[in-house]
Amino acid sequence: MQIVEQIKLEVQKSITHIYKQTPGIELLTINDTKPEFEGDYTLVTFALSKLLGKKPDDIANELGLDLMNRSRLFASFNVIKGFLNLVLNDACFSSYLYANWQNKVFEVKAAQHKKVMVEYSSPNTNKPLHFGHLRNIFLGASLSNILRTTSHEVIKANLINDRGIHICKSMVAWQLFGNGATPETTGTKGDHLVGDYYVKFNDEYKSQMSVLVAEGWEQADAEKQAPIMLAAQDLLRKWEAGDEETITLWKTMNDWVYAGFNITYDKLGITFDKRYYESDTYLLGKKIIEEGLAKGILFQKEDKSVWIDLTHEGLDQKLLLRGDGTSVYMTQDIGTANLKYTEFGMDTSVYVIGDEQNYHMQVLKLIMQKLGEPGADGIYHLSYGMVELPSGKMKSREGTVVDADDMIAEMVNIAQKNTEELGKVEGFTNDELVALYNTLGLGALKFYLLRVDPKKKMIFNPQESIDFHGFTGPFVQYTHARICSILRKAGEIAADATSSYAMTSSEKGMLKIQEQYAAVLLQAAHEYNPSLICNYVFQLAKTYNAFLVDHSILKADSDAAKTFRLQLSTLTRNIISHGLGLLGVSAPERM
RNA sequence: GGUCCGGUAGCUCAGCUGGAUAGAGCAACAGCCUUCUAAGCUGUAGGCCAUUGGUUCGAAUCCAAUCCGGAUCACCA
Repeated sequence: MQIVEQIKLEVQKSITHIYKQTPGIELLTINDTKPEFEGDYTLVTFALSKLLGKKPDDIANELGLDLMNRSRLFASFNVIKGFLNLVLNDACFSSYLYANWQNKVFEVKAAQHKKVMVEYSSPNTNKPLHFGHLRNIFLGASLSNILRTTSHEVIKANLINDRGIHICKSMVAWQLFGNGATPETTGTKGDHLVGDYYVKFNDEYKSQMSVLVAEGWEQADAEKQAPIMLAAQDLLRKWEAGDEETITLWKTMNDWVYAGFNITYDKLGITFDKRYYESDTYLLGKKIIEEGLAKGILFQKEDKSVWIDLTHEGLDQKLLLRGDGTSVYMTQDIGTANLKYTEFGMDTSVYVIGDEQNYHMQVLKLIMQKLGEPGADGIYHLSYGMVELPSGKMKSREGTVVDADDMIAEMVNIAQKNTEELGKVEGFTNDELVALYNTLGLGALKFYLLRVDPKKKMIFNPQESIDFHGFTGPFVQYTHARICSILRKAGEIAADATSSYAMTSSEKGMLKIQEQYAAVLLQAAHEYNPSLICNYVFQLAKTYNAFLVDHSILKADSDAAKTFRLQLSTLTRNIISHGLGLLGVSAPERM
């Protein structure tokens, strides 16, 4: 059990003992003691004052005395203005160290086991992944890790939007301008090749529109009547009709894109357990909607279009099927949600999707509930803010979108440059160097994107992201490498209990933080928030570095001190390695 | 206009289920490598927690209003 939980139980017992009343555990506030006071944890007694009918100071003093008598957890206490500062026995921490220093797994049991599907990445197949996708991907992957380590069952899912007008645009442009180009003949990564034709489509579309406008057309008509746009729409109709030639081209180009995506996912170390394709689920969505219509949950307008009325929920009417029977975005999502639940029956279905779709996701959940879909209540939108540049939003039209592959390459390059400048990698083989640059570059990138609370939009500052100092992945990785270096030199570590050793205050401080790791994991899992892991692991590394400055390990004053510190260092290394692992960041042994 | 989200140091962010004198990192300035990796450590400086009012023993945190910024309200995805 967590130390804080133990303290709460002891306090509860003491209150029962002294005052013959038993307050709920949730009434007890235990904080870290502020550094300017003596103590490890502090009980705030103000909230108890009303319940017990006594002054906070008196409660604190009486509880302090009783706790000292009854519990072996505490060494001493002091009271300042209703705050009961508790000094824990060193034994609490040394026994924690002894029991855990060789741990590498750090699994904790969440209060309730859940089966959770996490859908993330979810790209369109008309262009390569960009920087905004990276935040999504890292969030989903990291959240999945965190849920698994807190003993939940996780299915990692990728929903690929492989059909629709967007891919038809790339297809049209390729037909018109491609001259049969393939990834092989051009030496271009498949997703980039298809993306190039998407750009080409838009260029041609624009120039056709300006020609039409110059001929005297209205802008709105020009937008609708530009020949290349008509061609794209024609292609979409052919696709829906199952035209063989169109389907073949569609499959070919999508396969190029998947090959390209897979290269990027591999570089990032990203995997999925299950892939869904919207081309497989939109028909199912239609079927569910027709059933909903038959049951009278949905209604039809004169033009045969199908709607749901959400005005009682404070929202609008929402279109689910066009008058011509073709599906919209929501149609597909309903089908996919149904299929997911049919296949896996999960308790919770997490959608990692940007906050511009908050409304859409709210509506999706409501519709599923109204339709009586069994998985509806488990739908959870993990909404994250957009990634912006210091100059503002990334806009594809203005060419300010940062490509994911470029970004990865850039970070790895910077890692190489920094490493070479520091000149610390003598004896590394070429392969080891390449691996190290990848570890550091990707570590910096992932950490940078995960360290901010997901729901907040964040600013990606290229200057700052290349800085490997301070609150960054490489800082934490560096601490890990330093510890590994010490442990290599130390050789085998005695497995003795070191309870006789009198730890220093910074050693105790280290153990206090380490003991909180399990609580951080549970909180991160509960809040679906990997940034808590970033903050924690950074704080741990920082505290260790400070500890290292004035504590000699290999040349410690006594064998007991040396063993204690080696065990402490091992535990630190293991937590860092584990915590970074949850972020998808690997921890190098040398750097 | 309706709904939702945000506003904390020059910059990027923690803290938000109410608790002690609001914390980090970067940037700035001043120091620390004959000693386990200086990608490190220490110190200085930097704040009307957007504004106003309310709730109470106590508010950056909760409530209300206002101001500013963003998202969204498509037969787009």
